[in-house]
Amino acid sequence: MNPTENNPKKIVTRFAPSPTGFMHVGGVRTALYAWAFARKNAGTFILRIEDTDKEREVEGSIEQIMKSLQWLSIGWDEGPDIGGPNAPYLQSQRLETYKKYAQMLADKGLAYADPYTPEELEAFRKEAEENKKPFLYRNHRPENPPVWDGNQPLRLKIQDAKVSKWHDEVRGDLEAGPEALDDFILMKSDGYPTYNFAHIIDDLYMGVTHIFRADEFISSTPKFLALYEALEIDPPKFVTLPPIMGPDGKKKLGKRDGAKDILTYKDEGFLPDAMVNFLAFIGWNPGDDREVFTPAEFIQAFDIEGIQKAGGKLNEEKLVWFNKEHMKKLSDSTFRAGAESLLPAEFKNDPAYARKMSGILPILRERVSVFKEITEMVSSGDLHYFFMAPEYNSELLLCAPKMRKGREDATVADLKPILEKVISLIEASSLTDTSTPEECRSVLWDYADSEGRGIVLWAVRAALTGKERSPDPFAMCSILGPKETAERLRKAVEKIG
RNA sequence: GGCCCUAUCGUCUAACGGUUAGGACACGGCCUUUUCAAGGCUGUAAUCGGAGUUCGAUUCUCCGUAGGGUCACCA
Repeated sequence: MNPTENNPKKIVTRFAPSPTGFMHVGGVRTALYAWAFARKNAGTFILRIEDTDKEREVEGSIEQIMKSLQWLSIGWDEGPDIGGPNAPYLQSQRLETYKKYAQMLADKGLAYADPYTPEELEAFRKEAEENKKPFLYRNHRPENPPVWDGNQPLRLKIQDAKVSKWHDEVRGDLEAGPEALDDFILMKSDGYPTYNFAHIIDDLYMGVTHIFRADEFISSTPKFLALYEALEIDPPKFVTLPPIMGPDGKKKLGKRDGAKDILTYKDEGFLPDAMVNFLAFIGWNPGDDREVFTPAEFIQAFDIEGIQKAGGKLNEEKLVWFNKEHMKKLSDSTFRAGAESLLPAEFKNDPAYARKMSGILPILRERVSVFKEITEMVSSGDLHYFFMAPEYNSELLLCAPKMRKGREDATVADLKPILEKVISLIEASSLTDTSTPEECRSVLWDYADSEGRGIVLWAVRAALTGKERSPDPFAMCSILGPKETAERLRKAVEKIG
């Protein structure tokens, strides 16, 4: 565990969430960029769990975080489940290391024990607030702090409260006034390190070269810098990502403001590749007009230069569009498997189920942007007509007047001979169960043309589907086959009476 | 309140001093057409405001304004 053993040239990034619940879009995006950057540069991507706050820890979070990442195929090279050269990857198991460094800083006089009670601290804070001044602990720094025994908080002693300057790979040169610097806590009185301390020690040990982080960390960077200085180490590169705002654009996306668990998108049937593509584009773009990327293409195109500074809103409509684009890339068998898993069992009772599905699938591919929509179609009855004779009112058989062209006075009763003629055409034809929509079309076309396409074709379609909106009659005829088609038309004739 | 970040169509963005300010989503129209869907074509729509610098500012500087972040023994 000697930090100097790490090869300084190899790119190492990490994603270091705290196990406080599910992951939302913001966290996953951070992970995605860090991962993509490591992959692009043949580097290492580490998953590290920052579980130093026992209070806020939520049972099962770690599993959920890993599951979320796995769904999107964001794979880590080192992590709590698979170990690695710098194990363990759970901060709660690295306490000795933090203690060692804490003691070293205390011994050097660079850190000191905080003797105040929480109440005393609160009083200082209140006082500062009343005077409309920022609260700075260093203004209350004890003159003769007790020897640190691990039971008090240990604070870093800011040697020189100066203007901090640093470089950010995305934001450029940044600086902050001395107010940003204060004696912050390294070790808590419960023996756990703070995030501010632990992540720096770990990044050092794990050889992290680039810290991908959300922009709320900009304001604490001066503190990190002071610690790097006290530790006499060079800071890694900071890659600060723009914030993601909620759909209302009012606030940074966060769990308390109703951000969704990333896995709910999975449940809704979004494709992982689409999600990755969508996430990639919140705050990054390749600099040209390309938008649809596979994960591999994204890694290839990704670079820090393309990362935005300004925040962006979460736009789920665009996610749906991305999903549609990625659905198009799905193989027929993958699409079929996804679609079939959402169909009710009763559809499979149809002896012609398998044959029908091959006709239905292209129709579904044309209409569905997200798999979830198939479930919606099922519940609104937009799929039942493929397998079961529809229920409908005979009025539906007559198309709207504007489609009647010259037969505006037509009534439902006038449809009876028309449908009978269609039935006879079908029965006299050579159509079979495997006839294509085009073949069905050729059987009906001339007659429909002579009688008025609107009036004939609407009636046939309505008789076959029982819906105002549905696939065209030729596709339906092809899927149902001539026998079932004729049966449904006969039912329509009976309905007219 | 202090400190900090950000600012191009409704939304995501391109432009790295000189463009009729481009693309995508969404929205509208047209075409195709038996409905819907899909597809093709197409339209509306933006440089936050004010000073500078410059022959010339979306682009550089400053000042406003607005939005966001942060000021924990949370990360």
